[in-house]
Amino acid sequence: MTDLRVTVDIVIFTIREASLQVLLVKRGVPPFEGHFALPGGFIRVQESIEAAALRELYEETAVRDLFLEQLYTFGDPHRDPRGRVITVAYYALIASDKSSVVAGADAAEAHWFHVEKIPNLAFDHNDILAYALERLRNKLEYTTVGFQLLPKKFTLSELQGVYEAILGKRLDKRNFRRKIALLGILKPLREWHRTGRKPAQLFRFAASHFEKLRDKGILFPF
Amino acid sequence: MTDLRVTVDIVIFTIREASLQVLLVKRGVPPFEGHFALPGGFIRVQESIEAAALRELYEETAVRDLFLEQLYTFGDPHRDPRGRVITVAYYALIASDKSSVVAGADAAEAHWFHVEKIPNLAFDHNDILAYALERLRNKLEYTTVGFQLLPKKFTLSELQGVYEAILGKRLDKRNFRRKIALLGILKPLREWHRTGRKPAQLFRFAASHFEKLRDKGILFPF
DNA sequence: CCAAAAGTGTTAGGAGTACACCCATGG
DNA sequence: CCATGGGTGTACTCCTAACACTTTTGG
Repeated sequence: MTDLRVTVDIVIFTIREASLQVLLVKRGVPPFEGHFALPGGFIRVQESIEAAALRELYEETAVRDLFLEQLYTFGDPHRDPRGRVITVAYYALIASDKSSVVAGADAAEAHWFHVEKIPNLAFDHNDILAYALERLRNKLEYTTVGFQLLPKKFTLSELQGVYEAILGKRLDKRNFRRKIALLGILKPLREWHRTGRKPAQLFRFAASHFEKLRDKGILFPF
Repeated sequence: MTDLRVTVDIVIFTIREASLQVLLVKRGVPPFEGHFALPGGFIRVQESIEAAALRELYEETAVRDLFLEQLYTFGDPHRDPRGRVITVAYYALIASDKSSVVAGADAAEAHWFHVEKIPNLAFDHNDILAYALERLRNKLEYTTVGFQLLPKKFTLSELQGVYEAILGKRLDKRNFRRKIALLGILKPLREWHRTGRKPAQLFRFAASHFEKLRDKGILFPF
């Protein structure tokens, strides 16, 4: 009865090089030594599950300001060869301007992987990752989670890039902009991003009071 | 480290008396003795989480054929006064023609409660129930879970009744029927339900191959 | 014959989709 | 001056929502 332990594992997403990437760490000890795995660890007796996730997340990335949501709890009795371990999986979104911090964090070998190029992972972590990706794609369409992957100030093209990277398909620029405008959730700034050719206007997200677009009666079926 | 235990708790929904109801059991032992609570219990070391949920469900309702889905894992360190207990919450849907079986099950005092008339429950069970209800309402709109609450054969008015009971609002009969017809997920039977005045045609659900209506490119925004 | 639920179409408005060109800037 | 990404409008289709009357049966 006491031989049942609980961990948290976290699928950490960010946008890098115009694509969706996930942070994985190389295991230094058995089981699955040398394989990559999701960051995670055991829950302490006195801490909440979310606190455990935030603690692991900070140890691994040195980032505190991020989006974190519980995903699913995986509990196959044979998922960990060491014994019965249930894991509560989370997924996190790190803004693209903060994902570089990660390098200087933990001693463990941590790398960003393109979501389409994930190696064989330890335990059932490939399943967890696949489920997180599915959840993220779904949530993108009816919530505003997408904004969590961008810096505070961003251009409309950057925003569209987030949607394209996650959904894995190209979107029509005019339709995308019309829909965003219709939502009325962006505040245009009097600042321009000048690094391409023609400067692009910067915006910031200004509707944290409703996470669900459904509340506004509008969905995001791109 | 060993003082951390894991339970499952299940929000069991059914349709009775044209409304959405939940099964609650009266606790016979402290803590919260005499309060109602969600059915549930500890996970055994060698069983999967879902197997634990099914076992508790069968003990409580004597029903095996039902819809079961994991909801969320609640792990506030103080949610159980006896110590650290994490609970993996599930919700289940029992077809309306099977919910009467429940009476003859466990020795525990079990009762169906109207979702709008829930008493103060033990632990954080009111929170769990509220979350289950929210999930059910959301899933109703883009999946076919609603059919899980009906007998194999049902009338269109019964189907509409399920949607109305869960969403808590009246729907337009003609628009509802047009949309269902458009989905093409019902097989009309050569049988009629004769107990009101004019007989109503019976249908059965015939599209279990796609749970998500999204896969058909159609949503349920009633 | 009457009460009760079953069944059935049309219209107007709004959102989705497809589609092509000019503009401003840095090099 | 030119390459690059920024920015903009229209037309068609389809789904949504609002809305009322006739039919069938049992009592």
